[in-house]
Amino acid sequence: MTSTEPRGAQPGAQPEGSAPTGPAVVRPTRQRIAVAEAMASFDDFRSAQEIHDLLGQRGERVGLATVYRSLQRMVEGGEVDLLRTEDGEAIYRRCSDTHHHHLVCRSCGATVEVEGPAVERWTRAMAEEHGFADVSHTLEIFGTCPACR
Amino acid sequence: MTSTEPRGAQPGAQPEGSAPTGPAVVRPTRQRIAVAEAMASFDDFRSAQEIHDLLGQRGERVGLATVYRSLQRMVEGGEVDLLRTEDGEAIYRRCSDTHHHHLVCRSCGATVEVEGPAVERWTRAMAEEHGFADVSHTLEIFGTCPACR
DNA sequence: CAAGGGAATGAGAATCGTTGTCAACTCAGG
DNA sequence: CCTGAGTTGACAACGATTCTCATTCCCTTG
Ligand SMILES: [Zn+2]
Ligand SMILES: [Zn+2]
Ligand SMILES: [Zn+2]
Ligand SMILES: [Zn+2]
Repeated sequence: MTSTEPRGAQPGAQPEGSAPTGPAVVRPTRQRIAVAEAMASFDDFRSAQEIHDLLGQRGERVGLATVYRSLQRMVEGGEVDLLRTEDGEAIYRRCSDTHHHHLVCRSCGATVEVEGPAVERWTRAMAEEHGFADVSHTLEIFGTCPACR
Repeated sequence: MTSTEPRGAQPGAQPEGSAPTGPAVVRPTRQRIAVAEAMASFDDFRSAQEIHDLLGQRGERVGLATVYRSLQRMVEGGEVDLLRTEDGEAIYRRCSDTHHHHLVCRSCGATVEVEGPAVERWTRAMAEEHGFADVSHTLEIFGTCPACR
């Protein structure tokens, strides 16, 4: 994962009430499976609309709203990473479940997951120094990849 | 500043230095001054609309589009920091002109500017390791401030 | 295996932040 | 006073994301 929430409203809707008869809270519908498979077919960050188009090309008819909804769940579930382009558009990418950050090519979108204790330590230290608790952070690196030069 | 995104690249088209008749490239209009003063009156991050409202409360009538335009210039000029809330909305805050990042309170919005060579070095190293050029980065830390606990 | 109910879907309307348009306006020179 | 580049503001236009709600689907029960 790459981030946590800044300020402002937050979903935070957690499936409360432990059900008596464990009901499948998330149904594996055709659409959700299609979105998951689409997400598995590329390695860069893409917008919801691009993913919707990709589904169309693959012959899967899935409503745009459903794509958004599926993506939201996957992000909440930590199966997908979400970040924002310079102009605020949300872009998604499937990713490993360990904490990490991204090195993204500004021109072609190529992505590399990066991680390291240095930054983690630094952010923790900064927060501690100022008495902040429940700390989280976002960090993305942008640049031009070797192939795009 | 928090990030260094080119986005189309717009090298400051500055007029040649020794100008016989120094042309004021940016006019200090009533509106721009009002926006600048408004920005100086608070310490947290606020949205363009909130800033527009603040102007109204102060008795300054400035068009919303003008507020957006002024803010844009101030961001380009490095006088103001821009970052995005979780839902992609742009929020602004006046800030020092040295490169730095933010430690933001999730609950009250209190902000602390932080900086250090550690992260800068780390991001540079990561980018270099993967052959990326023209590197820039964004890094924000969120948490709960001492006053909000 | 039929039935029932809640979850999920999709088409389109609705939001809403942000940008574009363009006529009116401001102001430094000439 | 005349002129033109820079500005402004009201409002239209945009585009991403969300909402609405009738319909469809999945899963559990009987
Ligand atoms: Zn590239
Ligand atoms: Zn981290
Ligand atoms: Zn606080
Ligand atoms: Zn930095």
